[in-house]
This record gives sequence, C-alpha cells and structure tokens, in this order.
Amino acid sequence: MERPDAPPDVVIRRLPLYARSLRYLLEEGVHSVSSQELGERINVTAAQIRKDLSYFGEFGKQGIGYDVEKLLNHIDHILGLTHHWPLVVVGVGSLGQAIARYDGFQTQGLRIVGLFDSDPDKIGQMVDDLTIMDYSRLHAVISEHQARLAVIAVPATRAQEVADMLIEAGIRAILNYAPIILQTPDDVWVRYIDPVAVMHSLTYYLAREQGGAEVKRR
Amino acid sequence: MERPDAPPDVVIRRLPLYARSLRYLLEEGVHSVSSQELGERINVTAAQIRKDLSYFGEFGKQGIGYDVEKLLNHIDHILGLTHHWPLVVVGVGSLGQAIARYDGFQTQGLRIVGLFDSDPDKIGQMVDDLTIMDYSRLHAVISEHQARLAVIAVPATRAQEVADMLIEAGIRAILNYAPIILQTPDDVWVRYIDPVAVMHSLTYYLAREQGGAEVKRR
DNA sequence: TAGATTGTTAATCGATTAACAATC
DNA sequence: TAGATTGTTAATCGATTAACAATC
Repeated sequence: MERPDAPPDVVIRRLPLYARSLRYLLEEGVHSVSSQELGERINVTAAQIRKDLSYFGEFGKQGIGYDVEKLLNHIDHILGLTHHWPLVVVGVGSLGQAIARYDGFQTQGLRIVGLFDSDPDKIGQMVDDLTIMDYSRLHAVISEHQARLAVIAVPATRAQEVADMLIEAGIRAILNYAPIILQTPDDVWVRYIDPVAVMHSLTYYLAREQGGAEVKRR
Repeated sequence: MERPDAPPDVVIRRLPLYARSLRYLLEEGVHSVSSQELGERINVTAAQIRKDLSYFGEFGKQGIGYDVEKLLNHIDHILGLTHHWPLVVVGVGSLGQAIARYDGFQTQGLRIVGLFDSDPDKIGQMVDDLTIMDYSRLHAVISEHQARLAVIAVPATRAQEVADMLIEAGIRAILNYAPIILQTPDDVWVRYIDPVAVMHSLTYYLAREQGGAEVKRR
C-alpha cells in the first residue's frame, strides 16, 4: 500500500493564488466556476488546476465545475488559513513599516505580534498599534505568541545573524527580503522576495528587444 | 545549422543571484571562485551553475575556476546591467515609498524617473528627490525617459487599469506588487511579488509540522 | 606531472499537458 | 438524453544531475 505522493512544492505555491482568485469570485457574487474559467483568470491551464487539486481530494462536479465557496473553504483548510498565524517582523525601515501597515498582511490569516529593530532611536516608537522592540525581547515575544513565522527586512549584512537569532528563538519559517541567501537548518523553511533580482531578469529580455520594439512600433 | 537554444527563463532568473553573490565576493576581496564554492553560497549545485553559464559562453578555466570580476562583468553584460534602466513607480503608498527610498533599486542598474499616484493630496509631494505626479503625466514622462520598466504598487482593484495605461504609454515589462494576475499582451513581461501568497505557502507546511515540532522538541 | 575543475553529454527526475472515461 | 466538465492516466516536455573527457 503506497503512501500517496506528497504534493510538490510548485503546487503548494499555486494554491494561495487559487484561493485568492476564488475570494475575488466570491466578492463578485459568482457561485460556480470551471477549471477553465478559473485558469483564464490566473493564466494557468485548466488541466493544471484539476491536477493540482487532485492531490488533495475531489472538490468539483462533472458537467458543473466547482462551488466557489466550498472550494475556497477546502483550500483555506489545506493551507491552514482557518486560524491566524502569529508572526514577527525584524527590521523596521521603510520596508518593514510598509509590511506592518499593509492590510493584506494583517488580514488573510496572518497577524503581526512583534516588530523588532536594532536601532535604539526606533525602540519604543509605534507603527500603527505595534511598538518597535529591541532584539533582546525577540525570544520572549516569540515564545509568548508561539510564533513560528518571521519576516526579515534588515540590510543584507545583518540578515544571517537575525535569521540565526530567530531560529534559535523557535521560528520555523522565514520570509527574507534581504538580498542574500541564508544558511539555515534543513527543517526551517525560507522563502525570498528579491525585487531587484526580478528586475534584473526583466532587463535581460528588454536588452534583447531593442530591435523588436522598433519593428512593433511600425 | 541549428540556432542554439535560447536559455530557459529559470536560468535567466538565476543569473541575477549569481551576479549578486559575485559582487559580495568581490567586496570580500575574493578573486577566484569555483562553481562548487559559488554554489554553496547560494544553495545551488555546482553542475547547475556550470550548465547555466554554458548557455552564454565559456567563462572559467579548468582546474582553476572563475575569475570573480571577469565573470561578474560577463553576467552584467548578459543582463544588460552595463547601463541604467529608467523605470516608473505607480502607487506611492507606504510600499511605493519604500521602493522609491530603497538604495538597491536606485543603484544596481535601475533608476526611478517617475513616481505616480492618483491621490490629489499626494501629487506634488516629494519622496527623496522625486516629485509625485498625476497619471496624466505618465505618457510624457515615460516617453521622455524612454522608460520600458514599471513597478505597480497600487491596490488590486486599480492594478489592471494602471497596467493598461502603462502598456499604452510604452512600458514593456512590469513588476506587479498588487495581489492580482494581470491580463497583458504576449509581448509584455510581467512578474509578480506576492508576499502574502508566499506566506500562505509557508503556513501549509507549518500546519503539517505541529506533530513534528513536538517530536523535535524532545 | 598530479590534482582540480571546467564545459558538455547523457541519464534521470519531475512537472505539465493531452486525452478520455466517468458522470453530473 | 445531450452537453459539459471533472478526475486521472499516459504522453510529452523540460529542467536537473551525474559523469567524464578535456585541460588548466
């Protein structure tokens, strides 16, 4: 008796996009959607959506499609979004502040329970209803709220030591905005947000389009 | 006579990471690096680095490795980073401001030439040395600077119309921070930065680790 | 020369897509 | 019933890795 394959990580990364699109559909008052229609909204093939969902169960009806609300509930359950996840943000520069202020972070199953910075001038200041704290309080706050998620928004030179502290304090998953690859234990999840690298992959294509652009302009 | 394969997009996305790591090595005064060493820094296999680079030429020396500065120059050329790319930012909320203020955006081959917002109260205000402008000036500014890159940092509800305007005005590549998939012509490049979706893929794994965490704690 | 490491080919692995029986 | 669409299997496509001759 084979254990069914664990869903590949690419699938897990797409689930939140399906969930979001379903939320928009729900707001629009759409009750039912086919894999075809959902796929067109998010530029994914219908086959891929059906295949992705099949890792988790059977959520649709032949000839009909998917009930938007029901499928959304299923995906939210799969992603663990039926409750809120406490998280801490380290580094309260303009990026850290933007994260702390961003609605989408505070809603959607995430709740910031601590803001931390190393700058003594910032300690004690508030961002909305959150007080910026010293690193010395990291461990206590993470323990108190049982936080396992963290965002790193410090300069690259500081990111590795911050990651080490966070992991030491019990953090199991990190979203890293610092432009540096972190060295972490295998059982800690790390994801990167790297807008400059993304931009540089775009300049690659633009640099090659110069001629084409002239043509297109007629 | 076959045209050599165009490098796959995954490869193009990794090049900026190689470039950055090489920049750090250069700062550290390291002159030579093997694919093995470079790979360890960025969690990529040595074979993958060599394969990726082979799409563009032969940059190393058997038995020795790569000259850090030379390889960096090659990659910068490949990515088009030998000159600066003008770009516009639309949406100057806290995220747009963070982008405008971020050094890494203004250096590293990118130069913000226009900030735009729809809020009349913001028009005319400055972020560092950039004035926030009305959408009516989009076309003129993009034309004047020949900008082909744009960042969208407006709410999801506004992102599609902003994308349409940008493309109409000559933008060919978009970095979209709004949590919505854009519908764009095939010849326009779009990349997404979606921290909440990334977080939700992490909660998936954390939700499954509850038991494991207990075990690990002993 | 001996040791190290590249560039490249072939093998492997994994993800996407096409196709269709099942069935609403 | 006829038409639509799912869930799943098999085929295809593409990316990663292993291995090694070439050579510094």
